[in-house]
Amino acid sequence: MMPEKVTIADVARRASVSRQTVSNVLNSPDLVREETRERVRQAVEELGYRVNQAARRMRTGRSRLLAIRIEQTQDGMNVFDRFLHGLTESAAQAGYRVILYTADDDRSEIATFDDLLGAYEPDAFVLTSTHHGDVRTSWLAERELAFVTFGRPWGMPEGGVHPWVDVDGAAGTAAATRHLLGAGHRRIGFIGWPEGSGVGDDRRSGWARALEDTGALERRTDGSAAEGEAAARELIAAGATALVCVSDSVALGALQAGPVPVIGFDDTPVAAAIGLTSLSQPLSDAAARCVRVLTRLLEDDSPDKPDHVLLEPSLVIRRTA
Amino acid sequence: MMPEKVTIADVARRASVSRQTVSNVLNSPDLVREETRERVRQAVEELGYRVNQAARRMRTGRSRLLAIRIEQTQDGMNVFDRFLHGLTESAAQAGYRVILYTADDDRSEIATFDDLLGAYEPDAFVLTSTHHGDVRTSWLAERELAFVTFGRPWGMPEGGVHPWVDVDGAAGTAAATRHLLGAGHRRIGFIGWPEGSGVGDDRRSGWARALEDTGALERRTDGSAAEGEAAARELIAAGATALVCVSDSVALGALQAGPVPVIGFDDTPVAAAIGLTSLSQPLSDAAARCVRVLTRLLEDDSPDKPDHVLLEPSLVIRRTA
DNA sequence: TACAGCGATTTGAACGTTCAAACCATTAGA
DNA sequence: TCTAATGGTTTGAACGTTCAAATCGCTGTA
Repeated sequence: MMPEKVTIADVARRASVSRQTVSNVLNSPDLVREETRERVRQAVEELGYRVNQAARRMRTGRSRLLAIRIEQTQDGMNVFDRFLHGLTESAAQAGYRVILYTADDDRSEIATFDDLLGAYEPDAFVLTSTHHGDVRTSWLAERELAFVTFGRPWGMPEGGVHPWVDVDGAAGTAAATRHLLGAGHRRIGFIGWPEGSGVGDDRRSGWARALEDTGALERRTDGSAAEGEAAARELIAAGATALVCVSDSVALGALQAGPVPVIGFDDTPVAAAIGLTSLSQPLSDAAARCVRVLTRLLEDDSPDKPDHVLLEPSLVIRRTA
Repeated sequence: MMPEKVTIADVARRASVSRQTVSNVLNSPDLVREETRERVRQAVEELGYRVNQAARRMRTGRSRLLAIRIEQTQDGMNVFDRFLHGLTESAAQAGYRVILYTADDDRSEIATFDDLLGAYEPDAFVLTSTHHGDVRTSWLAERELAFVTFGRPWGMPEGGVHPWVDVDGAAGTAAATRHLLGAGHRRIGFIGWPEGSGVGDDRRSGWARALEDTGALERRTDGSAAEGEAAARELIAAGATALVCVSDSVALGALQAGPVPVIGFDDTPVAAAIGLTSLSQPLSDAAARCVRVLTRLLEDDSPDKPDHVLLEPSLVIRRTA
C-alpha cells in the first residue's frame, strides 16, 4: 500500500542505529550485537525494506545477476526451456536473478559478453552448447570472469580447466542398450550425429560400450527426422532389430521406418506425445548444480580445483521399447 | 584486451569536455554542438565506453530491464519459449534486457513484483497467461507501473484499460474451419476447453462463427490428449467428419480416434513432428509489439489510450487436414 | 592509574551517472 | 551602449549502498 522506496537510512532511523549497522546486519550479522540485530531486523520487516541492487552494485561491483543465452529453438525438440526454468528457480533461491541475451555465433556472443559486462556487470555466465574449439570459455577465462558451462569442454586436454556440469550421455545410451539387450535383442543399431560432435560421440560411446561388439550397425545423420528414417531403414535392412538414437528427432524419423523398438534421447515433449521411450536429463538438478558451482565460485573462497559435475540421465520407458 | 572499466569521466578527459557533455551526447545529442558531439563520439569509440546501468539507474530510477515470468512447462506443448526468445531479441534492439522470475500463482507473483521492484527496479513487466479475475494487472495498475500483457484481459469491461498484445484465436479457428469447409466437409466438430477460459472461448467462437449453425458438434475437455481422444470418438460417432481443436495437445489425442481431418492450435514442435495441421501464432512479432508498446509507454509521452494489438495466426497445413 | 586490547558502533568517502542550476560567450533588440 | 535572450558548456550535488577508518565504552593487565 505504500510503494514509497525505503532506504537503509530509513531503517537506521527507525532502529536508532547508523546506516552501517543496518548494512552489517544484512551482510555480516555476526558483527552486530544480538539485541541490536533483532531491533534492526524488526525495523527491516516493518518497513518492508529491500536492498537496492543498483546501489549495492555501485559499491561492490556485484550485481547478483546471472547471464545466459536463450537459444533459438530450431525444431523445438530441445531441452533448453526446462533447464532455464530450473536455473531461474535455483538462482532465485540463492539470491540471484537470471538475465537473458541472444547471439548467433560465438563471435557475437563474445561481443555480447563485453556489452553486458559494461552495462549490467553480471556476476557470472552460464554457457550452453559447448563444442570443440569453443572460444567463449577462453575469452572468459582470460579475464578471470566467473562462469560455468552446462556441457563438458569437449576436446579439451583432460577434464578441462573450468567448472562444468553435464549429463552423462554415454551412461544413458548404455542403459538404453542394456534395456534392449534385456528384452532379448542382439543386433542393436545406433543412429548418431556426425563424428566430432562432443555430445554425439559421447552418446555413441555408451551404446558401443554396452554392446562390446561394435559391429557396423550404425549410421550418422545430420540430426533431422528425415535422415533418421533413412538411416533406420538401412540399419533394419542390415539386420538391426532395435535402435538407439542420439536424439528424439532422429528417433521420430526412425519410427517411420518400421515396427522396431526405438529409444530416443532427451525426453522432449514430442517423445511424451508419441509414446517414444527416451532418456531424460535431470535438468532442474543440473541447473541447481550450476548455481551451486557459481555461488561457491562467487561467495566462498574459490575452490582450488574447478567443480566438475556429471549427472545420470534416466530411461523413461514408453510404448516404443 | 583491457577489461579496465572506463567511465564517463575518462571519456570526458579524452575529449576535453566535461562529464555532463558526454552524458548529453549519449542522452540528448541535440543539446551538443555538432563538432563537440563528434569528438565525444570518437572518444567513446576509442575507449570502448559503455554506460554503467547501475549508476544510471541510481540517478534516473530506470534500469532498462523488462521482467517476465518463466512458466513451468507442463506437457511442453506450449509456445512460451519462442515468445521469450523473440522478446529477448526485440528488447535488446530497443536497449533493454530481459530478467526472469518464477511464481506458482498470482499471489506469489505479486510478491515477486514487490521483491523485484525493491531490488532491481525493472522498468516494466510482461505478463502472460492472463485470465478472468486477474489480480496481477490491478496490482500493477494501482501503483502506476508499466506493463503489457501478452493475452487480452479476459472478462474485463470493454477492451480493458491496460495495454495488451494478443493473437486472434477466433480468426484462427475460423480460418481452420473455412479450410475444412473448402475441402467439402459440412459437419465439423470442435474440441475445446472448459467454458470460462478466455482463450478457449475465443477459439471456440471462431469455429462457431465460420460454421453459422453451431450444431451440438462440440465437446469440452481438460486439455489432455486422453480427453481429446475420447471427445473425438464421441464427435465422430455423432457424425463429425472433421475436427477443429483448441490445442495441439487435444488434437494429438483426437488423431488417435480415427482417420478424420484434424486441425490443432499453436503449431508446437509436436505438431511439426507428427504432421499435424495447426494454427501458428506470430510469436516473434507479438514479442516485438510488446516491446514496442512498452517503449512507447516508457520513453515517449505516454499515449492517452493504452495500445491494443491483435495479430492474426496463420494456418500451417500438413498431413492431417 | 594508565594503557592496551577488543567488541560494537559510527562517520566520511566513494562507486558512476544525471539533474538542476550556474556560467560564459555571442547575438538580438531597444 | 546596455540589457535580454540564447546556445553551449560546466559545476556541484545527489541517488543508496558499503568500505575503510575512526570512535566509544568496557575489561583486563601491568
